[in-house]
Amino acid sequence: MDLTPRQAEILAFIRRHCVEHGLPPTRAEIVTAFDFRSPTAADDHLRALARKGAIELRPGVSRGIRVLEPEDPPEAANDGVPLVGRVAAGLPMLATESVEGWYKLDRRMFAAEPDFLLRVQGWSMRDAGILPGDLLAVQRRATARNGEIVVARIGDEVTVKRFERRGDLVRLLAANPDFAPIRIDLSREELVIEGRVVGLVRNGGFGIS
Amino acid sequence: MDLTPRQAEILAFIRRHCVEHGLPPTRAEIVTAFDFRSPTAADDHLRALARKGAIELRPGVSRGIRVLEPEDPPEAANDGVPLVGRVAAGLPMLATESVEGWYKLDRRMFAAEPDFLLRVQGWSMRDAGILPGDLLAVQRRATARNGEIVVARIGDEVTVKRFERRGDLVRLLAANPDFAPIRIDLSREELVIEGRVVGLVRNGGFGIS
DNA sequence: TCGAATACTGTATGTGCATACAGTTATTCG
DNA sequence: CGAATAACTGTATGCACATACAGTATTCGA
Repeated sequence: MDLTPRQAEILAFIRRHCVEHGLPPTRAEIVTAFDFRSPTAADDHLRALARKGAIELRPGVSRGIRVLEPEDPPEAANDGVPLVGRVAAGLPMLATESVEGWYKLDRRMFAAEPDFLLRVQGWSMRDAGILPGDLLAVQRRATARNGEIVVARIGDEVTVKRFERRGDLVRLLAANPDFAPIRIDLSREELVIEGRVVGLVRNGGFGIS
Repeated sequence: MDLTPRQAEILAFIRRHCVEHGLPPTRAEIVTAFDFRSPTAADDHLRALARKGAIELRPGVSRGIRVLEPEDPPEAANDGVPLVGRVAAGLPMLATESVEGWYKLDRRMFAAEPDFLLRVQGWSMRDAGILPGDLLAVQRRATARNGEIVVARIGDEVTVKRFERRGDLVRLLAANPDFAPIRIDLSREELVIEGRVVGLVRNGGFGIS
């Protein structure tokens, strides 16, 4: 549900108050800021905002207001790369819907500078040491060379495979005998290369709870 | 003026509280967190912190605590973590002889904060997706829990294995059927745990020249 | 035309919280 | 040694705040 203009004003005030004073406002402070005559006016707005999921209210706690979506964009500037989780069908790779977070990477750590991180799903690259849950550092590229591991899109599906091309015939090879190669005839079918894998980061699977 | 260890603890708690709950703590909440018996204990610390310029107190305002230096050091002091290559026989893990470089890591990317990176040699952990040339993010720890993947030293050799202990018998398990488990009887032999693996970074093996 | 929101006014009530006052026990320092 | 500081215990007091109850006016979709 969308916020009314007035509710958006209140929410903006709460955000501003948090930044300027380091803590959320009280009902009374909202009353003063908007020149209300009753604390209930402020309280009504808070309840409306909470009902619509914009804030969280903690009963009995002074200043117990928490803004749930801190900012519109996570920080437009380029101080990190986005982590892309499940890619929603039909959407571009970096659609905000799919971005789970932003991470700063030391680019020297990878073979080339990555543009985003992609979470691996499935076991198809198991024998290349790429396991489900791993994060792949991906560099955006529309083309690929033989032998590179690429992020490709076939129809609505995003897949990670080793790239092999002979003339017009492309083969996307899994690194797992349980998965058959995918063959694409470029003269008849379309293949979109989203990028090439330049690094891998793993943060689970080491037996740590 | 410098903070006492106790004051630093209080300050750390205030910071953590702000991040986790979105607002500063009350005196009572500090009392609960530190198991004090009197609100004055919390208040004394707040006044000391304010006097030393670490925080700002706003009289008469509930939760009127503002941390003046939001970050510890914004990014300074932390040059990153060292990359340890081949560990020279007999030398401590982090001897300068073995350090090949320093890398800055986004610590949120791993299960726990790593202290150094170690380059993997050999195929013994192949089936855990840990391949030769990979960099393991290692947290220094003298002890380990069952199931954790650890960096251990046996005599002069450093090895990475999965840790299993039953009483005095420790088994270091490879993730590759070609490698037999290493058995150590703690009552007769010594086993030094150098740390536990909390993450993995790979920068090669993707077919990029 | 009637209910359901939105957007308020006005008054109360009780507790969440900051804060003052009075001590105690170590530790440090000139 | 005596004074200052750190690190507390224990008890009070009263404003700061969240919150309930009772209305009013306006808009808007069914």
